[in-house]
Amino acid sequence: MLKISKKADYALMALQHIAAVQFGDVTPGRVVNTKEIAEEYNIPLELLAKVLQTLAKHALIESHNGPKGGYALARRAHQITIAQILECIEGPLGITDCSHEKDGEFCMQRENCHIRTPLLKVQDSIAQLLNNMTLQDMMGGTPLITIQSPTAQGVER
Amino acid sequence: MLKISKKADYALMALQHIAAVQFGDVTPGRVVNTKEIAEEYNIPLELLAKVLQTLAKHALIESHNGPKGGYALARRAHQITIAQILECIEGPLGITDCSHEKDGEFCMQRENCHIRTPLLKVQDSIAQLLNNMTLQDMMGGTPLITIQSPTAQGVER
DNA sequence: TTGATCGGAGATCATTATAGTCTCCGACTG
DNA sequence: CAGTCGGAGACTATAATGATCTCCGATCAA
Repeated sequence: MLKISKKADYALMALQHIAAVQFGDVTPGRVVNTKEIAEEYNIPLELLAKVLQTLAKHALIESHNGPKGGYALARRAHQITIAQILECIEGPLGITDCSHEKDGEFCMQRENCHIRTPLLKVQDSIAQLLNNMTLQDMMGGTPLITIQSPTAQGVER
Repeated sequence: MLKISKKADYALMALQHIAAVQFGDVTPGRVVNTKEIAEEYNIPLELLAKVLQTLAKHALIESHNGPKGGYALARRAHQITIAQILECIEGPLGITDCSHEKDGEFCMQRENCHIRTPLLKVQDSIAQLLNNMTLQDMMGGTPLITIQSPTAQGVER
């Protein structure tokens, strides 16, 4: 339960990868193309492409067309929150259907619903959690050692 | 995103209702049947029945067969956590597919995945949140005044 | 003791969300 | 100006969810 989608998962992996390349020691500043990420993490290429396009549309990353093109972070890793990433892909956080009811919209239970308020508090807590965690905080894990590079050894996988 | 299912929603409403009746001032100790809850909150009767059966199977509520039968809380409201309720209906909490991978199971991304650890931390935080909140904490809202009673006025709705 | 009222359980169906695919287009660089 | 990249739309398949239907057994009260 409370699962995030594969697409959101892919977005997190991709951003982590882009950040690792961009601010890493091997090829700092290099843009990363879709194919590289897809192969590195076994993500369906065209699905990942969609995800990255969405992230670009929301200005989390910048796209560069043409040969040697790809993506780069639009901001630094500590300025991109997990909440922002997830909301790009899955829309606004809402643990219930009624979380974002507009005026005049009411779920069938609204009339006598006594759990809406406490559930919104739960939602706020989760939102706070995700807003306080940034891409930077996800960079601590196993270092990215096998960055794809034509001249480096061990390229094939 | 991170939405809980309608069934889980219904479970929360039902348990809140049962608790309100059982420990309320009007008819303390009375068991509550499925139909009463379904009508009060406009929940499809048979779907709610499934939900309550599941809750009973997990020993959150006790069932009483026959006429004047229904459900009662198996424990007191402060001993039932939101996490327990949600897990009854939706299974164990897991924000990613790999959250509960058994030995030998690996998602396609696992090999190079750098986001698993931080995501598990997020998951733990959410779990902690839901484990520290009980049914009792959901009882503060608008008081339940229109308890269905054959002899009371204003029964029809 | 018998019938109406309750929960228990299984199969089934409809709808929606998700995951993944295919195709064509336009931009850029060398 | 050709090959490599992202942009965008339609499209399909599959799984999850929400909801319904049917039959059964337990219980209690008339």
